[in-house]
Amino acid sequence: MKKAEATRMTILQKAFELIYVKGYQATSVDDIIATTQVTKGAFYYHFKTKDEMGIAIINEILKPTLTNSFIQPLQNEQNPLDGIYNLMYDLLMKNEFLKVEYGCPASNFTQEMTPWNADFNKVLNELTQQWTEVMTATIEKGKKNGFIRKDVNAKQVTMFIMSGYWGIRNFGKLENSKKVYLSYLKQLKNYLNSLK
Amino acid sequence: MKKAEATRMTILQKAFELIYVKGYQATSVDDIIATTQVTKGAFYYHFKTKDEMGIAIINEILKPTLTNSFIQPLQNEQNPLDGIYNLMYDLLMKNEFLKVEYGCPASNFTQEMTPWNADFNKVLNELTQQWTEVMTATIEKGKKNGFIRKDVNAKQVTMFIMSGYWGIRNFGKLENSKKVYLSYLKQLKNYLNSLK
DNA sequence: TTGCAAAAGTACCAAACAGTATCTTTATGA
DNA sequence: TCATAAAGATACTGTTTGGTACTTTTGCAA
Repeated sequence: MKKAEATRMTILQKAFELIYVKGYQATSVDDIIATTQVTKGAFYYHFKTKDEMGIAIINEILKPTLTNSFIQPLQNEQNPLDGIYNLMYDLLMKNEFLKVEYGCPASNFTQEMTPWNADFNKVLNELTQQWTEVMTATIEKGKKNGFIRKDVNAKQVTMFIMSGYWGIRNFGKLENSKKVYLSYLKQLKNYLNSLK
Repeated sequence: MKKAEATRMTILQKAFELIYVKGYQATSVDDIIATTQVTKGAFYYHFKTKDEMGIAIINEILKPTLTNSFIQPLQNEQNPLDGIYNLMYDLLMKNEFLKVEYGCPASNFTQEMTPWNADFNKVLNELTQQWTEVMTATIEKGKKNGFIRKDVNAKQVTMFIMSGYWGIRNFGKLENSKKVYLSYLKQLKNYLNSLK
């Protein structure tokens, strides 16, 4: 039961990489088995359909990864405004798992799958929910600790920041340059300061 | 020479609608000719390839439409901050051409095509450039007229606002509700006020 | 009216697609 | 060690894909 689990993870890992680069629909099962060196029999032993694998990627690759890169950094810092800024800075400028030319995996999945696939919509919603809740909680904590004005609406601010993040990731794809990230970060800092 | 131009436009119009809903790659040429009632011979008489049609959609449908909905409203208003806010409000809440569940066509195209298709990248860049330049110019004018602080970086602000717009369009797809738009608009107003 | 190119219609192709049927190998628990 | 189920390999299927070859109809200038 050890090797089987390994091949399953290989499929998810490699398939994720292909999908991150080319998109879900443009990545065929044949592509995946070609780059993983896993045969079709093995693939369809582990996953009933391509979509089941897609859902598994979100649940087993994206969710844990996001938990590490998004949620933990936020919970560590005491000043939530610094925490949010540093998180964004690290995500955009330092993270080597995410490439500027390929955007944000969660955002890509959302844009591609959401309007016509209810299963994907559901898990992507859970994924986003997770992130939203933690950032909202961070802001609320900041209000109590005096770092943020009391009249600030935490949910609204969270949506605003996350939107900017998804959007600038898309602009990064278009320009294929991290320059646009710097513009976003500068203005994010201004915006965050206005919440003090 | 009149009827031919009409069928060409029918193809572009209907194909755009399909692509806006399903995405470019998920929309097949057979889909397009089925819904347009145009035969394959006619389709490939007007367009050498599917991609040539895709580029034509951006140039002949998206560009003129965006010129009307984005650029003109900005140039009319005298206070640029009001102009930008009203523009965003109209785009998100009133525009009946854009549907919350399908996001922003330009953003969708960018996310889907940009990393691996240089031709699409080029025209999408031009499209975005057009919008960026006008908004930047609006802000610069606002600085001269005293509506906006002199130390504000117009390009940065433009990128920040556009990112938020693209991002919130994506969140709208995910939640399938205009509620998230209201959060964005509220915080956009706060942000814009911080530029005074 | 007729000649001829523009425009549209029809039938087909090879490649790629997701998925299946069937067989063989590998691992593991009794 | 050996029976059995888990895991993987191979070859195939029916369908859809973008595109082509060829034919037919339409519109317009002379």
